[in-house]
Amino acid sequence: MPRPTRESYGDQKPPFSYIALTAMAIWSSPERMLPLSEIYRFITDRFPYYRRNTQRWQNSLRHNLSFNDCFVKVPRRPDRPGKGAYWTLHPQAFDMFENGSLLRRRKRFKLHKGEKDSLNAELAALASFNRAFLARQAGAPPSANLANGGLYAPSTFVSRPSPEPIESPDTAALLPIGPRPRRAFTIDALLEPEPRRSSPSPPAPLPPMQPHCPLPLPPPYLLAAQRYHAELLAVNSHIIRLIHEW
DNA sequence: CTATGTTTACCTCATG
DNA sequence: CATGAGGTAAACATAG
Repeated sequence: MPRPTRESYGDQKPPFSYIALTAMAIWSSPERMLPLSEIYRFITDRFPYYRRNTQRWQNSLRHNLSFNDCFVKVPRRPDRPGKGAYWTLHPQAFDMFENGSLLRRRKRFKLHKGEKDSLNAELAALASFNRAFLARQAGAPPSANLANGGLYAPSTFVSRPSPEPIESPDTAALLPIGPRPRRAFTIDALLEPEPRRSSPSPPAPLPPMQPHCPLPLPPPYLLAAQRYHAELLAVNSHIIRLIHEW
Protein backbone atom coordinates (compact mmCIF):
# COMPACT_ATOMS: atom_id res chain seq x y z
CA MET A 1 0.00 0.00 0.00
CA PRO A 2 1.50 3.29 -1.07
CA ARG A 3 2.07 5.99 1.41
CA PRO A 4 -1.13 8.01 1.72
CA THR A 5 -1.07 11.50 0.36
CA ARG A 6 -2.85 14.62 1.32
CA GLU A 7 -5.65 14.11 -1.14
CA SER A 8 -6.25 10.51 -0.24
CA TYR A 9 -8.88 11.09 2.38
CA GLY A 10 -11.26 13.76 1.32
CA ASP A 11 -14.02 13.77 3.86
CA GLN A 12 -12.91 10.47 5.30
CA LYS A 13 -11.15 10.35 8.59
CA PRO A 14 -7.40 10.18 8.09
CA PRO A 15 -5.66 7.20 9.69
CA PHE A 16 -3.58 9.36 11.98
CA SER A 17 -3.88 9.74 15.68
CA TYR A 18 -4.14 13.19 17.20
CA ILE A 19 -0.60 12.78 18.37
CA ALA A 20 0.54 12.11 14.84
CA LEU A 21 -1.44 15.01 13.43
CA THR A 22 -0.02 17.34 16.02
CA ALA A 23 3.49 16.11 15.44
CA MET A 24 3.03 16.72 11.71
CA ALA A 25 1.90 20.25 12.33
CA ILE A 26 4.81 20.98 14.59
CA TRP A 27 7.31 19.36 12.29
CA SER A 28 6.03 21.28 9.33
CA SER A 29 6.52 24.63 10.98
CA PRO A 30 9.77 26.54 10.49
CA GLU A 31 10.50 26.74 14.19
CA ARG A 32 9.15 23.31 14.99
CA MET A 33 6.88 25.07 17.38
CA LEU A 34 3.28 26.24 17.05
CA PRO A 35 0.50 27.79 19.09
CA LEU A 36 -2.63 25.75 19.46
CA SER A 37 -4.57 27.77 16.93
CA GLU A 38 -1.94 27.04 14.28
CA ILE A 39 -2.07 23.35 15.01
CA TYR A 40 -5.80 23.49 14.46
CA ARG A 41 -5.28 25.35 11.23
CA PHE A 42 -2.72 22.91 9.92
CA ILE A 43 -5.15 20.06 10.45
CA THR A 44 -8.25 21.68 9.05
CA ASP A 45 -6.29 22.99 6.09
CA ARG A 46 -5.28 19.61 4.83
CA PHE A 47 -7.83 17.24 6.27
CA PRO A 48 -11.37 18.28 5.38
CA TYR A 49 -12.72 15.70 7.77
CA TYR A 50 -11.69 17.92 10.64
CA ARG A 51 -13.63 20.90 9.43
CA ARG A 52 -16.68 19.47 11.14
CA ASN A 53 -17.33 18.73 14.78
CA THR A 54 -14.48 20.99 15.77
CA GLN A 55 -15.43 21.12 19.43
CA ARG A 56 -15.11 17.40 19.74
CA TRP A 57 -11.75 16.76 18.14
CA GLN A 58 -10.17 19.95 19.38
CA ASN A 59 -10.98 18.96 22.92
CA SER A 60 -9.37 15.61 22.28
CA LEU A 61 -6.35 17.24 20.78
CA ARG A 62 -5.89 19.56 23.73
CA HIS A 63 -6.19 16.57 25.98
CA ASN A 64 -3.35 14.94 24.09
CA LEU A 65 -1.17 18.01 24.32
CA SER A 66 -1.49 18.15 28.06
CA PHE A 67 -1.49 14.46 28.73
CA ASN A 68 1.46 13.32 26.66
CA ASP A 69 4.98 14.14 27.73
CA CYS A 70 6.06 14.19 24.11
CA PHE A 71 4.55 17.66 23.81
CA VAL A 72 6.25 20.53 25.54
CA LYS A 73 4.61 23.85 26.24
CA VAL A 74 7.01 26.73 25.73
CA PRO A 75 6.15 30.16 27.11
CA ARG A 76 5.80 33.03 24.70
CA ARG A 77 8.40 35.68 24.48
CA PRO A 78 7.32 38.77 26.33
CA ASP A 79 7.47 40.87 23.17
CA ARG A 80 5.14 38.45 21.42
CA PRO A 81 1.97 38.72 23.39
CA GLY A 82 -0.84 36.39 22.51
CA LYS A 83 -3.30 33.92 23.86
CA GLY A 84 -1.66 30.59 24.43
CA ALA A 85 1.82 29.20 24.64
CA TYR A 86 3.78 27.48 21.90
CA TRP A 87 3.89 23.73 21.60
CA THR A 88 6.85 21.73 20.51
CA LEU A 89 8.03 18.13 20.64
CA HIS A 90 10.42 16.68 23.08
CA PRO A 91 13.44 15.55 21.07
CA GLN A 92 13.45 12.22 22.79
CA ALA A 93 10.01 11.63 21.40
CA PHE A 94 11.24 11.41 17.88
CA ASP A 95 11.58 7.68 17.75
CA MET A 96 8.04 7.47 18.95
CA PHE A 97 6.75 6.36 15.60
CA GLU A 98 7.86 3.30 13.75
CA ASN A 99 9.47 3.91 10.38
CA GLY A 100 8.46 7.52 10.54
CA SER A 101 5.17 6.74 8.90
CA LEU A 102 3.21 8.37 11.68
CA LEU A 103 0.70 5.59 11.34
CA ARG A 104 1.79 3.50 14.26
CA ARG A 105 3.24 4.40 17.53
CA ARG A 106 5.80 2.31 19.28
CA LYS A 107 4.97 3.12 22.81
CA ARG A 108 3.75 5.99 24.81
CA PHE A 109 6.43 8.51 25.46
CA LYS A 110 6.79 9.12 29.14
CA LEU A 111 9.35 11.17 30.93
CA HIS A 112 10.55 9.92 34.25
CA LYS A 113 9.84 12.11 37.19
CA GLY A 114 13.32 13.56 37.38
CA GLU A 115 13.38 14.51 33.72
CA LYS A 116 9.93 15.97 33.93
CA ASP A 117 10.81 17.96 36.99
CA SER A 118 13.90 19.52 35.52
CA LEU A 119 12.07 20.34 32.32
CA ASN A 120 9.27 21.96 34.24
CA ALA A 121 11.77 23.81 36.35
CA GLU A 122 13.38 25.31 33.31
CA LEU A 123 10.14 26.26 31.66
CA ALA A 124 9.03 27.86 34.86
CA ALA A 125 12.31 29.73 34.97
CA LEU A 126 11.65 30.92 31.45
CA ALA A 127 8.21 32.17 32.37
CA SER A 128 9.60 33.79 35.46
CA PHE A 129 12.23 35.47 33.39
CA ASN A 130 9.51 36.75 31.09
CA ARG A 131 7.76 38.38 33.99
CA ALA A 132 10.95 39.95 35.21
CA PHE A 133 11.72 41.18 31.74
CA LEU A 134 8.26 42.59 31.33
CA ALA A 135 8.48 44.39 34.62
CA ARG A 136 11.81 45.80 33.57
CA GLN A 137 10.30 46.99 30.29
CA ALA A 138 7.53 48.70 32.15
CA GLY A 139 10.13 50.62 34.05
CA ALA A 140 12.30 51.52 31.08
CA PRO A 141 10.16 51.30 27.97
CA PRO A 142 12.20 52.80 25.12
CA SER A 143 14.66 50.32 23.65
CA ALA A 144 13.31 46.85 23.60
CA ASN A 145 16.23 44.75 22.61
CA LEU A 146 13.98 42.20 21.00
CA ALA A 147 13.43 43.48 17.52
CA ASN A 148 13.86 40.41 15.39
CA GLY A 149 10.96 38.21 16.34
CA GLY A 150 11.20 34.50 16.78
CA LEU A 151 10.67 32.24 19.67
CA TYR A 152 12.27 30.61 22.55
CA ALA A 153 13.79 27.29 22.06
CA PRO A 154 13.55 24.91 24.93
CA SER A 155 16.99 24.29 26.18
CA THR A 156 16.99 21.58 28.70
CA PHE A 157 16.63 18.57 26.52
CA VAL A 158 18.94 15.69 27.05
CA SER A 159 20.55 14.61 23.86
CA ARG A 160 20.22 10.93 23.23
CA PRO A 161 21.52 10.46 19.71
CA SER A 162 21.03 6.76 19.28
CA PRO A 163 19.70 3.63 20.90
CA GLU A 164 23.09 3.17 22.46
CA PRO A 165 23.16 5.29 25.53
CA ILE A 166 26.55 6.85 25.25
CA GLU A 167 27.10 9.03 28.21
CA SER A 168 24.68 10.95 30.33
CA PRO A 169 24.85 14.62 29.46
CA ASP A 170 24.32 16.58 32.55
CA THR A 171 21.00 18.22 32.07
CA ALA A 172 20.98 19.89 35.42
CA ALA A 173 24.10 21.76 34.48
CA LEU A 174 22.13 23.54 31.78
CA LEU A 175 19.71 25.00 34.20
CA PRO A 176 20.82 28.05 36.07
CA ILE A 177 19.33 26.99 39.31
CA GLY A 178 20.27 29.66 41.74
CA PRO A 179 19.54 33.35 41.24
CA ARG A 180 17.52 34.16 38.19
CA PRO A 181 19.56 35.94 35.55
CA ARG A 182 19.02 39.65 35.90
CA ARG A 183 20.50 40.95 32.69
CA ALA A 184 18.58 41.05 29.46
CA PHE A 185 21.27 39.34 27.46
CA THR A 186 20.00 35.96 28.42
CA ILE A 187 16.92 36.59 26.37
CA ASP A 188 18.97 37.34 23.33
CA ALA A 189 20.62 34.04 23.81
CA LEU A 190 17.26 32.44 23.33
CA LEU A 191 16.27 34.31 20.22
CA GLU A 192 15.63 32.37 17.09
CA PRO A 193 16.04 33.67 13.55
CA GLU A 194 12.97 35.33 12.12
CA PRO A 195 10.59 32.58 11.06
CA ARG A 196 9.84 34.17 7.70
CA ARG A 197 6.14 34.77 7.97
CA SER A 198 4.90 32.72 5.07
CA SER A 199 1.29 32.96 6.01
CA PRO A 200 -0.76 30.13 4.51
CA SER A 201 0.52 26.62 4.33
CA PRO A 202 3.82 26.05 2.53
CA PRO A 203 6.28 25.60 5.31
CA ALA A 204 9.69 27.01 4.59
CA PRO A 205 12.04 24.26 3.41
CA LEU A 206 14.49 23.93 6.19
CA PRO A 207 15.07 27.04 8.15
CA PRO A 208 18.69 28.02 8.12
CA MET A 209 20.05 27.36 11.53
CA GLN A 210 22.46 30.17 11.59
CA PRO A 211 24.83 30.24 14.50
CA HIS A 212 23.19 33.53 15.38
CA CYS A 213 26.18 35.16 16.90
CA PRO A 214 25.63 35.69 20.55
CA LEU A 215 26.25 39.07 21.97
CA PRO A 216 27.96 38.66 25.23
CA LEU A 217 29.03 35.08 25.63
CA PRO A 218 25.67 33.61 26.46
CA PRO A 219 24.83 31.30 29.28
CA PRO A 220 24.21 27.63 28.62
CA TYR A 221 20.91 28.56 27.07
CA LEU A 222 22.29 29.14 23.63
CA LEU A 223 24.33 26.00 23.45
CA ALA A 224 21.45 23.93 24.63
CA ALA A 225 19.04 25.60 22.26
CA GLN A 226 21.36 25.07 19.35
CA ARG A 227 21.84 21.46 20.23
CA TYR A 228 18.11 21.10 20.44
CA HIS A 229 17.63 22.50 16.97
CA ALA A 230 20.42 20.44 15.56
CA GLU A 231 18.62 17.42 16.86
CA LEU A 232 15.35 18.52 15.39
CA LEU A 233 16.82 19.18 12.01
CA ALA A 234 19.21 16.30 11.74
CA VAL A 235 17.46 13.41 13.39
CA ASN A 236 14.24 14.02 11.58
CA SER A 237 15.15 15.58 8.31
CA HIS A 238 13.79 12.58 6.47
CA ILE A 239 10.49 12.73 8.27
CA ILE A 240 10.27 16.44 7.71
CA ARG A 241 10.89 15.89 4.01
CA LEU A 242 8.09 13.35 3.87
CA ILE A 243 5.71 15.77 5.49
CA HIS A 244 6.66 18.51 3.11
CA GLU A 245 5.70 16.36 0.16
CA TRP A 246 2.11 16.44 1.30
C1' DC B 1 -16.44 35.94 27.81
C1' DT B 2 -13.71 32.75 24.98
C1' DA B 3 -9.54 30.30 24.03
C1' DT B 4 -6.37 27.66 26.13
C1' DG B 5 -4.80 24.02 29.47
C1' DT B 6 -5.25 20.31 32.99
C1' DT B 7 -7.14 16.46 34.82
C1' DT B 8 -10.13 12.45 35.59
C1' DA B 9 -13.04 9.05 33.98
C1' DC B 10 -14.67 5.77 30.91
C1' DC B 11 -14.92 3.63 26.55
C1' DT B 12 -13.06 0.71 22.50
C1' DC B 13 -9.61 -1.88 20.38
C1' DA B 14 -5.36 -4.57 19.81
C1' DT B 15 -2.04 -7.60 21.77
C1' DG B 16 0.08 -10.95 24.83
C1' DC C 1 -7.81 -12.02 31.12
C1' DA C 2 -4.52 -7.85 31.86
C1' DT C 3 -2.35 -4.10 29.86
C1' DG C 4 -1.65 -0.22 27.08
C1' DA C 5 -2.82 3.08 23.32
C1' DG C 6 -6.04 6.02 21.70
C1' DG C 7 -10.64 8.69 21.55
C1' DT C 8 -14.27 11.19 23.85
C1' DA C 9 -16.68 13.70 27.47
C1' DA C 10 -16.61 16.73 31.00
C1' DA C 11 -15.34 19.41 34.97
C1' DC C 12 -12.75 22.48 36.16
C1' DA C 13 -8.91 26.46 36.10
C1' DT C 14 -6.73 30.42 34.10
C1' DA C 15 -5.08 33.86 30.78
C1' DG C 16 -6.00 37.51 27.53
